Amino acid sequence: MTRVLIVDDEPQLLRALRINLTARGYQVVTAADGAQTQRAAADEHPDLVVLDLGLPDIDGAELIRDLRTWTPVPIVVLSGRSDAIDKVEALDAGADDYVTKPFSMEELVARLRAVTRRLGPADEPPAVPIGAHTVDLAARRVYRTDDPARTVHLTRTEWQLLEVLLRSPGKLVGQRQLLQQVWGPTYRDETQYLRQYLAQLRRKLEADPSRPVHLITEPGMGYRFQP
Amino acid sequence: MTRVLIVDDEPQLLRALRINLTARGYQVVTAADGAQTQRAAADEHPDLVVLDLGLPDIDGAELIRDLRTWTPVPIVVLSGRSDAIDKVEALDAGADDYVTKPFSMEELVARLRAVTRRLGPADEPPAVPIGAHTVDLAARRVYRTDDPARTVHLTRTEWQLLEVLLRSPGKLVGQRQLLQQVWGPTYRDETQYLRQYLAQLRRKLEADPSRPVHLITEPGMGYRFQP
DNA sequence: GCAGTTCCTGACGCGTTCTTGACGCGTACC
DNA sequence: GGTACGCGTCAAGAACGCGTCAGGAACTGC
Repeated sequence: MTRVLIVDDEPQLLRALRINLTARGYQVVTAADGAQTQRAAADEHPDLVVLDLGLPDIDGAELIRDLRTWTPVPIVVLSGRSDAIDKVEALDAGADDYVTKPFSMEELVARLRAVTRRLGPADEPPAVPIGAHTVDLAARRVYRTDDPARTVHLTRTEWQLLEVLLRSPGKLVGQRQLLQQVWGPTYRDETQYLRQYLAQLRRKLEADPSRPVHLITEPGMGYRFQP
Repeated sequence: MTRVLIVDDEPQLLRALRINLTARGYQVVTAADGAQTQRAAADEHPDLVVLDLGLPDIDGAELIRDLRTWTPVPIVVLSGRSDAIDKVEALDAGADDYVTKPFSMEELVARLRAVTRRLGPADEPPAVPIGAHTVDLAARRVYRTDDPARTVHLTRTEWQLLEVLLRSPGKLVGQRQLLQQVWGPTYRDETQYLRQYLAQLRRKLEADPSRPVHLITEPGMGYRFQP
């Protein structure tokens, strides 16, 4: 099921979108301003963002650029303004489509289908082995590979952190990106959180936590999950 | 350069689009009906198709569906009809965007940039070979070309320096530019940093560090990455 | 309201990385 | 042939970032 994040500061339009998209089989989460959007985009990892411009706390194009620094999620903009300059700014900031109000709901969902179609099989690895354990992202479960009955418990923060790393196997994930996606946009410089929780993940997953082979530190840059 | 196939049966609009897109750096090929479109899409391998609905020989949605059976090339539809039903049909047939006439040229090219951006990263050179090693900029990883399991570790400063050089393959990069981009505006004259770190990069990447063939010094000017 | 867990925050030691200085060599220019 | 400049190399101290521990705050379920 496609999970869509709807961002709008008008409650009635938010309500109308929620009802219509839910009826069409989308799973809906909502946000009403820029801060909530950042938060929700990080916490809920939506497959799609529907963004109404004209939020109270931040410029729309600014918000799009900010999101684009750390997530490639498709963004469809809703706006009452039909000037070419507004469209160009939003699209060049990183939006994938721009729909002007008033719009037909049929057209909107057709455009949502069009932008999500490109992502195609966005399937994620169902179970990743790390050392003696296996991480099942979908089931939110970690168990010993040799004895699936024995599980390891991870806290919410540990899960979020691990998930971001596992989504880019072998690739370096920057400190700011990790902090942004796990703790939110206001924690981008709190690198001690990363040290803290990476150490915990290593204690729970690595065979020798003091000599990690899967959760690698790249000093000054970030961390890397090595399959 | 992006190669775009423009499909339109009105010569004047075709001409206007050709002029405008050529001026913006696109390479333009054209077609005037469905049959020409099929052939041109096959022969010219466009990166992008701009398709005007209302062709003489075939229904637009039909043509899109036909193209989609064998090519994933992005398709942006132009149309005089603004009914939701038309948009839905074209988008669901496989179009990536739908622009109604009259439209601003600025908006059109912004939308072209948006749809090509999605495909862009696919054909970017993610891995650059240097001697016996391969540099993967996206993953921030250097490994031996013959044995990807064996990696070479680069520090943050080394990465920043190497990245600047690799972004301009074959071109000379001035000392000041390097210092500026890696260490910041206040270090423009600290050329000993360059000597220091270039030597380290050569030790880690070049087969014979004392006789570099990829990281070349241009005395008095700067350095050059030779692929 | 209570107990247990989870999260936040500060401090400290250690290893790596960065910075800085000095020296020899080759080349270009005088 | 001499000299000055720029480059490569080596070596050292300084600075930074990381892992770790520990205590208190906030949250959760009962």
